Amino acid sequence: MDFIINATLKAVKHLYNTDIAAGEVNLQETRKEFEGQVTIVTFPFTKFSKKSPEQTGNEIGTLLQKELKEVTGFNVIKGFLNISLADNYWKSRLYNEILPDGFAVFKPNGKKVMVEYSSPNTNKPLHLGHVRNNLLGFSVAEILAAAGYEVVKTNLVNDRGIHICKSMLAWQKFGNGETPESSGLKGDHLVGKYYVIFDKEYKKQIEDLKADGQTEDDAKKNAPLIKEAQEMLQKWEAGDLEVMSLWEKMNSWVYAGFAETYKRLGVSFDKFYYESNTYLLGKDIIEEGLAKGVFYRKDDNSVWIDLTSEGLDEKLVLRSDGTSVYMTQDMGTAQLKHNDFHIDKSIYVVGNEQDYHFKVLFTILKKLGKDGADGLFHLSYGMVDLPSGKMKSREGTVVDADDLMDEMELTAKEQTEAMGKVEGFSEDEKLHLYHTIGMGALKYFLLKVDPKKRLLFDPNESVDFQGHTGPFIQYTHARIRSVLSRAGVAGISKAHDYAALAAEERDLIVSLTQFPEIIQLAAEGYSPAVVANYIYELAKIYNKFYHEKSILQAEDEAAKQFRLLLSEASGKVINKAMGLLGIEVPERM
RNA sequence: GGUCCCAUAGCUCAGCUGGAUAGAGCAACAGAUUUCUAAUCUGUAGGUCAUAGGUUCGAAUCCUAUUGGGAUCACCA
Repeated sequence: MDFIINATLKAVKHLYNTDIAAGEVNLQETRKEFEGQVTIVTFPFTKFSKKSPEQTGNEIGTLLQKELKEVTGFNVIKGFLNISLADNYWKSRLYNEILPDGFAVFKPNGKKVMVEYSSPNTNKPLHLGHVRNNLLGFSVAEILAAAGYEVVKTNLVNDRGIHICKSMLAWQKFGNGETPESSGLKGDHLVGKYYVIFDKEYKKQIEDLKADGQTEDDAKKNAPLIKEAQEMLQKWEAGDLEVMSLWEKMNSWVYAGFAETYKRLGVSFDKFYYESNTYLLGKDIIEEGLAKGVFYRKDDNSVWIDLTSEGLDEKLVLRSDGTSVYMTQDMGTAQLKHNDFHIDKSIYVVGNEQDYHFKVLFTILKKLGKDGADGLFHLSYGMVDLPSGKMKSREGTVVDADDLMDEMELTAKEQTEAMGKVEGFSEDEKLHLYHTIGMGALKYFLLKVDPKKRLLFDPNESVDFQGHTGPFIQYTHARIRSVLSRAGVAGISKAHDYAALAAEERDLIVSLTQFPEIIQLAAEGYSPAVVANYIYELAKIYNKFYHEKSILQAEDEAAKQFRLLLSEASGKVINKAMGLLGIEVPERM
């Protein structure tokens, strides 16, 4: 649409002898109720045209129509100049831009970006909150790659710490040697079971101590179980062989379980970092910061940074005993990532409960003048809440990721069978279809909302398969593929002789041309929701077209060929756009 | 208490850097299939964009205050 902007600049110069920047031309899609496809908002021009918005619009419109062969007409309503573009213009965009292979493919921009996501604890299985994180991270990585970035997907696994010792200790005390093999439980679920058992036993002990007259706080500190867990952590840090081997054994169970869940979710990583390797990092940065005067040391030997001038607090960056805190290791890990990959941008997909932490972390790294500090971004997403409130692993009030996927696939199966749509499918094809549809519904449900917003999930209300949903879009794709396969591979040729465009056809082309901008917009905003909402609009427009216009029984051969091409283009864009969300589209459903 | 985020139809959400009469889906109601897949399409109904001020030719969008909800402020991660 640059040619319209440029012509508008010229028109403004010619008519009103005023130079304006391209950004001052407010171009938007014309609303459905008006004639035309693009609209220029002319209110701002009245400042220098010294004329009414209507008159200004008419003058510019007249000139544009005279100068541009693509402009076939215009109308003015208040400060809105609605422009109609020639059918040939839209057809040529379909033929020359959308249908060729390079459509919506961005050239590499030479920048490298890291997306860290998932980053689970190894003491319990993944739940719905993790699912949102994983889908977001994976999709954002796909979108950035589509926008021309080189992308490195990383997973920083929190594999050490007191919470893991809790699971280990409970297993040691109450597990009787239970293994995934002996119990048939998935490894991460088995370990999570003992995390819950620990909490239950711990609470019992607290109650007992309180009955003996201790305060709640004292009881929490003095309960034998928590003391044992802390001892275990110390042994771990000291490299105690027995503890290490238990730790390795239980972690390996968890990793096997996670691998299964990741595979089913369709997410993947290029690089894993483990906190057991990174938790000691960052101490050299402390020295560096002290030397630069960014940090200061208190009398008790602890190291701090004063961020009160930035509206933040004083923050501890190293304990008085010289050990690392969360902030210390995150500084170190940021450095490590940069050394390993020389990245231009680094995205952290982490929930918004850690907004403050990342604000502080990024401020510190900037103050230290670290390379890449300007490219840090916290993709802060809202928590997933249940009607009953927040999910809590310890209390078992979570929607488990594996259970949820089971349910989605089951629902997909029931719906599909009820509609009798699996004739001629093999058993494998059926299973694959149920997976595709079930996951499509779940992924779309989670990705269509703005990442920043918190999400309410009611386990009692099943995820929809109709309307603004993944299956709706998948269905649209299946319809398209069905028509194309009926037409036959050799059935499509270019139909330059197809004359006038129907409104439904033009709307579809207009929507298709927007895809590259959508990728750009989604990449800039790190928002899969932008893509999700776009595909929905596109699918709706296609369905309308499909309903109004006969394709295989078109009025003549030219119309048929043209509509087949339009369908092919729509199918491709839907497929690619859904791919950016990590959602598969079926050939039949 | 300090700081940050959020508030749009009964429910779930769109609404891009300010632009037309605020849009979808679900739920409700009424219709469309001898014709390419009805997981579709068409229509009806549903709104004081939390409230009050301000900036502007123009505010759901920007600013201020208030109300309500959430998060965070550990020598936890």
